Amino acid sequence: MLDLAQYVPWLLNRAARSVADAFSRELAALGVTLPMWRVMASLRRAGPQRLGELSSLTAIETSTLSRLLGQMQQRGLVRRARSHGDARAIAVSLTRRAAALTERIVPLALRYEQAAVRDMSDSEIAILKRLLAQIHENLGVLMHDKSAD
Amino acid sequence: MLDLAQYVPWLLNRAARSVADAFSRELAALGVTLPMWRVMASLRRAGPQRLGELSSLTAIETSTLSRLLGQMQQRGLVRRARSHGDARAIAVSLTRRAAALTERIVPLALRYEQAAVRDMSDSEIAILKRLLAQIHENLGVLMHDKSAD
DNA sequence: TATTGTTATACTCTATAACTATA
DNA sequence: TATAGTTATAGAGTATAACAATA
Repeated sequence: MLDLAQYVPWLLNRAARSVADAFSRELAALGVTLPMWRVMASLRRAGPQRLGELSSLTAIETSTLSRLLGQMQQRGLVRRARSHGDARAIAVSLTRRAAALTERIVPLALRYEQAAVRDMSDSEIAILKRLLAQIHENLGVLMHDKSAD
Repeated sequence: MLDLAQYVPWLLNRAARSVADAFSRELAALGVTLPMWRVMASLRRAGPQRLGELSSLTAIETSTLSRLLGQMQQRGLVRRARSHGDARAIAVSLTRRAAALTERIVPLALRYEQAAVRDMSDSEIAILKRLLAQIHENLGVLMHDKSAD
């Protein structure tokens, strides 16, 4: 009873770290960190975003994200411009250089995903994706509903 | 192509953080951190361990683990004793109080696991466990074989 | 007043390597 | 010389809260 090797939270944590560690090393050679890559992938997919929206998309805290964007701006990866409609908000967008770099990273990222799910059937992969999303939803609800106990 | 919402590494990371964050809050009320809980669960399961072995079991770096054990020792959760056979090694064991505390946490941990996999069938849960272990193996090999590229 | 984003502080985990004490 | 564990240092992420500018 309660063998870590059969305990879902532990298996989840270990698998996530294996993937993140492996891909981080690859990204380091390109001068990009994993959180930076998440920002780049999100902006590539969704287009220019406000900091708050980007925080939701990447699940990075706004204070962490603000400083991260500062670093990325220094490296010429993102632009921060005042929003037209709301002068409090900023519009974060990829520079041309970062967009090109992102296109170079995408195939690497897909290769890492393939390495992670190697030897799994398409239907298993589909199940995996669905269950991982469900876990996030199950616990996300639990976290925001403090009366759950 | 490359939507984070369908990208396995991202789904994995997000699910793992949801579970870890939710359970951390619960543990904080008992004065225990998540890494401490991992140490306690490992020692509960495997009995007294040397630091190196405990590092493998928990996937916590030895330097991090050494300081973590120092904190746990201060709180009276673990003992560190010289090994009989090898005077370089230490045997880490749970104190009686920590063993009792661990028994109190186990049902909480199982409840969190159940919350995470809520609405999943037994067969789905079995698939999930197998695939998560497989991902760890797939990437673990990749990480230790630097010629993989 | 509430909201958007920034900054400050303090804490934890990590990587790396120097260090000690044994073997 | 190699190994087990400890300690030091620097870097990155997080939480929390205070803060400025705008709504």
